[in-house]
Amino acid sequence: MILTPSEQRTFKFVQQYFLKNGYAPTLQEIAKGIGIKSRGVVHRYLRALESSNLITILSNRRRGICLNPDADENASMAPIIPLLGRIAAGQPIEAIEGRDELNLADFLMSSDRFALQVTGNSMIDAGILDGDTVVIRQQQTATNGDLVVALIDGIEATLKRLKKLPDGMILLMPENKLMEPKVYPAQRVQIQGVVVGQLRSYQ
Amino acid sequence: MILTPSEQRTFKFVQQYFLKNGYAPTLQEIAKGIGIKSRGVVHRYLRALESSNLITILSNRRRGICLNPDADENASMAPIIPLLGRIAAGQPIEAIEGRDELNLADFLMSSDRFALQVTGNSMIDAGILDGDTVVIRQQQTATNGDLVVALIDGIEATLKRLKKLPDGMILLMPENKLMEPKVYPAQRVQIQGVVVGQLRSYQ
DNA sequence: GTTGAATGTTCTCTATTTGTTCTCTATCAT
DNA sequence: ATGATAGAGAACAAATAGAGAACATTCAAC
Repeated sequence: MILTPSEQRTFKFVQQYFLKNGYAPTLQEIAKGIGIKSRGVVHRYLRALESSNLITILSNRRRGICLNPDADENASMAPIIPLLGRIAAGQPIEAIEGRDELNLADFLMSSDRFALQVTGNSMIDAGILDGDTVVIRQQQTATNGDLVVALIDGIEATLKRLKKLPDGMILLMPENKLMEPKVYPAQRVQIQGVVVGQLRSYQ
Repeated sequence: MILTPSEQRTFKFVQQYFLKNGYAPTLQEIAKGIGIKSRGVVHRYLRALESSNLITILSNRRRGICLNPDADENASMAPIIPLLGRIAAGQPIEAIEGRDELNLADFLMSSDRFALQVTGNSMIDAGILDGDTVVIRQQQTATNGDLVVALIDGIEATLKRLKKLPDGMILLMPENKLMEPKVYPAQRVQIQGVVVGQLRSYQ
């Protein structure tokens, strides 16, 4: 079952409202939130969401909408997750103007990208931990300050921050206070790509 | 069956629209997208695509176009990037047995997930930096040690590590040596979800 | 309890969009 | 010429979004 645009808007609003307030919205609030006036219409959308197993409606209960945990996978095949807002310690969650979804295709997928799993702690101060996955855009050159995948002597691979020294040497800096940067002549270092994204799974 | 150039353009547009929005385009949107004006013509192209088994048309349904799963062109639509291996300082890149691609759908996408952008440095020791995006699975309960989004007094939202104390109190710990954990009575704290993923873009 | 306003539920109705099927032209390569 | 491909656009039927009325239920204040 595929959702119509209005149904998706409705679902997104309910999710967001729930996150912000800790309870479900009324039909009138939903109507206002998605820009229509009729509670009856909202109710119709909610029933469509219920039959798609996204929510459960408690009959006649005020604010009686429950979000279903882990509904069908088929809800949407687009690599999109709703971006509900910005969270900062001690503040209410704040909506982000003009951006309400995160499209993974935009920032991760493209034919010149690939992923690498990182082991070790050499980039820990840059927030890249052991086990994280980094997304690399393939390219032979990089600018100062980029995080790069570099191949040294054609064998050793490493993930470091790049610094080109004025004398033509190349400095590869780990982001870990406990480790030392190393300097190489340019011809020993081959840039394989630069880090454009990073992801981590907590499961 | 071979596709004419216009049919290919149509198919590509539908694929991309689907990827971006999670639902199919209308004939008018397709027409505009491929640079023509007639819905009738679009319909003709769609029927050609259907008889090539690339799509399925649900009669008279608005946005009733389904992409057929097994058409191999569709493979490129899945949110997959090649996973080349494991990188460790000072080692050649090592392939990971049995895994050569990273499917974002697996760990990020499901109807009960949403994203939040993090501001502030309270989770910096957990490798979550200012500006990162975290993916949350919506749920009301969490286990000790989970990273959770918690709503305090129904207003304040915060991202912290959860610890349930034996006396029924709840401890919310920031991952930052410079900040202090706080303790709340259970009824003031409402769990909104747990962090299941994290991503960062370096662009 | 009783009451009344707010809320959920079920309808009917309407205007608009959309899908569908036509016919008609135009271009182009063989 | 003759198909094959492109496109415009008219005409009709169906689906949909939305409004709103009417009734039922809940909930909080009294």
